Amino acid sequence: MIYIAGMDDHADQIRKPRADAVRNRERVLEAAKAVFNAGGPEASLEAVAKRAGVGIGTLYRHFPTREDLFEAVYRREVEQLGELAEQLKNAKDPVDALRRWLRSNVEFVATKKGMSAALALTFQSTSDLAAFSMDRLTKAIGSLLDRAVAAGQMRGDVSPEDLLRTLVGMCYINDQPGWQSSVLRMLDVFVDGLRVRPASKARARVAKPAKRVAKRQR
Amino acid sequence: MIYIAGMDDHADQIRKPRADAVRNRERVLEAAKAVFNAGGPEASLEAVAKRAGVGIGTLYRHFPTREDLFEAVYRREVEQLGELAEQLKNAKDPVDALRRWLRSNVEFVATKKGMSAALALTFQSTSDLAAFSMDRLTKAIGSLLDRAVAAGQMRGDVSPEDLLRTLVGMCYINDQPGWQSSVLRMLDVFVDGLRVRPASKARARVAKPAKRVAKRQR
DNA sequence: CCAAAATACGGAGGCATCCTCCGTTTAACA
DNA sequence: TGTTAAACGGAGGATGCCTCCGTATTTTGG
Repeated sequence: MIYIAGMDDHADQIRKPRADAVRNRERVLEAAKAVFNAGGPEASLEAVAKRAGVGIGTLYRHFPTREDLFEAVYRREVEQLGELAEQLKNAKDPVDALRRWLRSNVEFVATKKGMSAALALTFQSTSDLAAFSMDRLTKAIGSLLDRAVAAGQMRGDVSPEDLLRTLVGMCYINDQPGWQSSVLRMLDVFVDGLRVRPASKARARVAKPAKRVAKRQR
Repeated sequence: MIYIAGMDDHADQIRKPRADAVRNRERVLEAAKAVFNAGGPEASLEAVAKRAGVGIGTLYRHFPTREDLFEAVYRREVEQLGELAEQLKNAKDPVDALRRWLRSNVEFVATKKGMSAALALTFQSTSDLAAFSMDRLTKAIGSLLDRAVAAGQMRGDVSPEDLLRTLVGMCYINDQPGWQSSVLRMLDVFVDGLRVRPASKARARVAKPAKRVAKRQR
């Protein structure tokens, strides 16, 4: 056996991952998202592989169990929501930025009709996924909230956790037909409620959302 | 063709259901409850049949789809909760009766670890099951609530729907370790809050639950 | 109590999906 | 460009789903 300079840090020196592996992994995730949304969590994994244009073996190498696949899809989406928050941080109006992010969340839930059941399955078995996503989303929401508070446009006595819980709770009842627009309205009201109003001019604007709430009753 | 007296109500005169059919149906439901609780909603139906001591064909005759089976199991449980309310109606203390029923509900959720994912699946596809169970449980809770209100022991400005929603919301977050005892505590506090206190002597008793809440914080 | 009819039973078998295994292919590195 | 580690694909055994039908059991009318 011959020693070569720098050989002892071979543990760090890992091979660059193969390009096709990276590409295929991504393809499978994309396909899985589509297939599960359409066919629910029981959809055939072979269908996912087919749609991704890879062999079934490839799918299983990347995601040994069905739940691994669910989890990866979901993590990716949560990550995207986190990135969206990063972008929105640079927006002009901090309150509007927060509002946009919250709305994106509702859309997120809405487009995941099929996935939601899958998530119910996964959350239950691996609860660190729940921890991860709560953490990530709390941070996302926190960064937006902080900015609005720092700008003096929003009250400071609401925690990111409270906000997230409110959001999740609102989205939880998503079986009625018009739930989505209802939640969006309630969110608007809620955000308006969080607002710090600059003296008199704002007084008149308070009535509007309140009226919308009344209208919504049944 | 000859007419015989009473022949025109032949539609009502249905054969008595066969004894073995009734028995087997019950056996399958019991087995399904156990198997799904243990193995989650993906558990093998053949395992259910085996445990019930019937052939797979028998299982499928009674419950053509997996969801039919879920639904039947769940309906049966809801029905049992309803019956429990009937019994509790005759209890001495109406407030205590309501409290007991609420507590049973928490237990119900707690023992349905595996089933809950199955229900998430089923609720999503057949939402009349949701309607049925909400209706049944609202009635159950309403009958207990009314009695307590009529006895002058509880405030009358809380609807059965509100109460049910509170209960469901409390039980929704059931992934943390100590959730069950936490919910039970919160229920106690809540019930105490609903109470109409008889004048002075009660004043002292109000502090107790409030302290328990503070203690609970994290 | 019996015979006929209705009903239910069980499980064999066809089919779909799961998941592993391994010979072949491809990309990284030197 | 050759070597080699890593990834690919899909055949195939195992398992579970669900239908179908010959057999067994129960009910009912006499």
